[in-house]
Amino acid sequence: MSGVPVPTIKYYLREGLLPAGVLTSPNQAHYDDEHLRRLRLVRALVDVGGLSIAAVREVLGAIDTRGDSLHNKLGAVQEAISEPGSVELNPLAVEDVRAFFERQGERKCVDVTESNVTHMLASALSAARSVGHDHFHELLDPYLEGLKIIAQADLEYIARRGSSDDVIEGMVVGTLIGDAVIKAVRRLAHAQVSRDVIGDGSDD
Amino acid sequence: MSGVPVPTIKYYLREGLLPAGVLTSPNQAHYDDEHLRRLRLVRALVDVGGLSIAAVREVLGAIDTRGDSLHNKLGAVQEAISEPGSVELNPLAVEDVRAFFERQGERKCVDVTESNVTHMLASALSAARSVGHDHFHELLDPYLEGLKIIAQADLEYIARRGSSDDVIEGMVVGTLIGDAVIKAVRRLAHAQVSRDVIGDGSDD
DNA sequence: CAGAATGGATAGCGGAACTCTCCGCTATCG
DNA sequence: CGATAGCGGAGAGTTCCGCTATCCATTCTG
Repeated sequence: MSGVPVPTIKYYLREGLLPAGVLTSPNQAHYDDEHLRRLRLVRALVDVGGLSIAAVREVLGAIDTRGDSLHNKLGAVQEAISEPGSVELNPLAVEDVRAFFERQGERKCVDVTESNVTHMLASALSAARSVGHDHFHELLDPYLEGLKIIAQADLEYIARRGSSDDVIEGMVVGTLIGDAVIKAVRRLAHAQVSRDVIGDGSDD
Repeated sequence: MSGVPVPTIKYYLREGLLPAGVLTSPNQAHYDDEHLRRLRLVRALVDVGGLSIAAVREVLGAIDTRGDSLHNKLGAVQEAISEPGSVELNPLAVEDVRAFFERQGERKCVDVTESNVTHMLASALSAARSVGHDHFHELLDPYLEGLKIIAQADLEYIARRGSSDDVIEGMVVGTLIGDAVIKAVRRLAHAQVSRDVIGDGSDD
């Protein structure tokens, strides 16, 4: 039904990404719509989000955990879907991040390695500096401006969902698929700019 | 000097990601700043952009190609840094993309598989539908609105660069590092929204 | 001059994500 | 009824990728 190869499903079962089916006999089990839904979620996280199997397990764990506040759950999920970034941090880049937070009136983020997200940001800015883009951090403010519009739309989209669980799942899906969509649309925008400004014709 | 292990550099040389040094004797070669710069670029593409070695080779090839218009080069580079997406396309999602293009007054994109970028977009929307997010495509317009601001900033940033080659390289670096930065900042915006709207305290 | 390092080439390693194989049993079709 | 295809479960095997390790003759370094 899902189009996923049977051995792959067996593998996911073993890895704990899917709950076991209800055994109706020693070698027959029943799987319902919830299994199918979960399987599709796993595939979406892997294919579109590029998450590792381990990260998917973490995310699912956070989704399934009960008895934590919505905000905390969202935080846990966000950490799970954010890779820290493997670049050695440049102190100047760390300072860029700190200054950015200060401009935005954030009192937090004394330590950039505290969260995967801030580490990711510092890591990206470090990489920029390592290839000679020392002023890349100046893009942070315009980026934030654009992303506020996007985050607002995300919020309204999420708010339409029903239960708290749906919100969490919607957050995960919306964030990861949103990342992919944003990536693609930004490239389209670049191509359009390239056509309009440079022209697709003769001059170089 | 780069901090990259010697055997890794040898590997990159073999893979054609770095040009050979100038031999001063049978087992001694000279590497200049250009080599170092190229090496750092490769690491940035791999670490921050998450590109495979093969994709890096493609990108470098496009950067180094001479005798093509800037616009075409940018197009080639953009294809190289955009993974097509491995999700089976949903016709409804393809239609979402088509409608989006029509709304934006684009006459192109009769075929969504024509470019990695449009394929990526259709792939992401297909994944959204497969997990029950049938209205995700409604986010395309607000996303574009936010991304226009971002693309404008990108353009101004790139325009400050000198030669045509610098523009290409700046485009690659700016796009990939920009992706990472955008991802991180969007998550920060989400966290902020989560704090403000839901509150980080007691209620669920 | 000893010892370390170099360019170049080949082979091997470790992790990740499947995929294969085997087993005994069971659903299904004609 | 019998033949055949398929299942659940578990271990082992495969493939790919990005490095590492080893080796060699030569050459730089202290």
